[in-house]
Amino acid sequence: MLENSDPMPLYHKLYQLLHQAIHSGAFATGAKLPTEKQLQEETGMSRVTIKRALDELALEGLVVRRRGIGTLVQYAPSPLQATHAPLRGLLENLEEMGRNTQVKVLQIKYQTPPEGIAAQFKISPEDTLLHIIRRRNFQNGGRSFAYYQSWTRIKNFPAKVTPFRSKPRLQLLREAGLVFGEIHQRLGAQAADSNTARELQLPLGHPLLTLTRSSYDRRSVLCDLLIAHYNPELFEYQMELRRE
Amino acid sequence: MLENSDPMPLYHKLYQLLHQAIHSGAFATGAKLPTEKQLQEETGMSRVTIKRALDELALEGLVVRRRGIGTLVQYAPSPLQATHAPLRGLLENLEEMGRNTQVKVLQIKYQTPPEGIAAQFKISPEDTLLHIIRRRNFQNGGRSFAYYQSWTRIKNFPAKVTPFRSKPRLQLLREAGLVFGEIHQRLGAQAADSNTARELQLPLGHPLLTLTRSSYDRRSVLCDLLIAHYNPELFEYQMELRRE
DNA sequence: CACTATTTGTCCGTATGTATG
DNA sequence: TCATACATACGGACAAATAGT
Repeated sequence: MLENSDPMPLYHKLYQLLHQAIHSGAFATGAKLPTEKQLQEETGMSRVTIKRALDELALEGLVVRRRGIGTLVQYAPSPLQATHAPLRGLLENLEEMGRNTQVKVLQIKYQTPPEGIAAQFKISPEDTLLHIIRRRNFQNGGRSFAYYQSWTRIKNFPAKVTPFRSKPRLQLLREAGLVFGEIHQRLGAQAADSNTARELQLPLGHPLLTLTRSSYDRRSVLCDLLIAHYNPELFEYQMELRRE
Repeated sequence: MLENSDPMPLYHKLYQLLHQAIHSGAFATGAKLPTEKQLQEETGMSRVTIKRALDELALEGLVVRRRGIGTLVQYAPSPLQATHAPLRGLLENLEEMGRNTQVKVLQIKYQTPPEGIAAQFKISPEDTLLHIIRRRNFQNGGRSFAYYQSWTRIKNFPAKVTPFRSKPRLQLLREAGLVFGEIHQRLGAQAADSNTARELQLPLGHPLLTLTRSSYDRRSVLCDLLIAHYNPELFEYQMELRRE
């Protein structure tokens, strides 16, 4: 019944179980939860543990506990917290983003990429690529919400920070002679590693929205790879679809 | 740094983080994980805690630990071929996905939506909408990778499961008389809550890719809201961009 | 060959959190 | 409320294996 490979405190397991039961509508609003004694018999846990789980539900406002009465459900079943969309700071497209936000270049130099990257570029392990790391935040020293790493197959690019203050990266690359053909993007989600967590001021393991953009030249040779990590609370991808 | 809403042991949190990183291919087979000391500095945890997380990975066979050497990834990079859905183009293309996958309808009935949903539809709190919950998995009883919830403003829709076996949801809605104009999509990331975690067989708090699609009729009135949660290890959104 | 730096393995003591009766 | 037992997390110390000088 409560088999869970994850090590988790007993009281929290029970809390989750009841939390889910209430949300799924198993207990209607106003209904009475099993008493501490009943739960004790059903689960085999001690009464203190049961009490702690019920107290956490009460603290959250999901139930109300009254001595001599029992534990009553106080909550109208809602299927999910999917309403968690405050619609703040949503940015319609990448170009407009530049107006309200600014980019800081953290690093720019030629480096030998990690194995997986080198494989995608089909280069030998000792070859170098232009490696740029950037971070985007809201203007006026606002919070950071994006962390970019890019690898580019380009020769003799001046590894200086200054030009990035005025022009976007892709534009600089085009001015340096790169010509793009197909561009392929993938959107996914990942847990924040320690590096990204630090840069985006998030706890370790926090969900991130990730974008991987592969840009090819006219002969379908990969020449630019961008890996972006976004704080999903401050940024989401938005698009309009129209029937034709 | 590690805010804990869920009481989960630190060592297990780190274990999960590394587990996911290895599975996602962030560390190639044979690659060296950060040393205990490096992880100690990056995460701020004590060495014993770090060690326990690494030991669990070793016990599982994902890594091999050698004193004087370090911790080496032993895992053959998974046959990860995430399914993908095209972003641009007609919605119908999205249904091509249906060839390798199948949908199970978990619930279909008229319900009063939670407050946040009702607000988006601009209906009064006691009005009902058609509420459908579905789950998509790979064929032949394969793993589930998507969990859908939808709210639809439509009258007298037969709340039966059977038609969904042969036709996609949007097509059924159109056949029932709905006409769509603008459609708005947002892609983000969220941590798995207990409900979604169970449905997708993922640990609590696992990063999920989320899609919210708002469909409006010809008069720009919201008539359908779809909230989708994806396992990012099995599914990602993909799009092609072309210079014009 | 020794010497050193690195890295993991093992052990100690202590403090706090969890769970029982 | 209390006493007890166990798990978690910390910091420190030392030993053993490895690689490079």
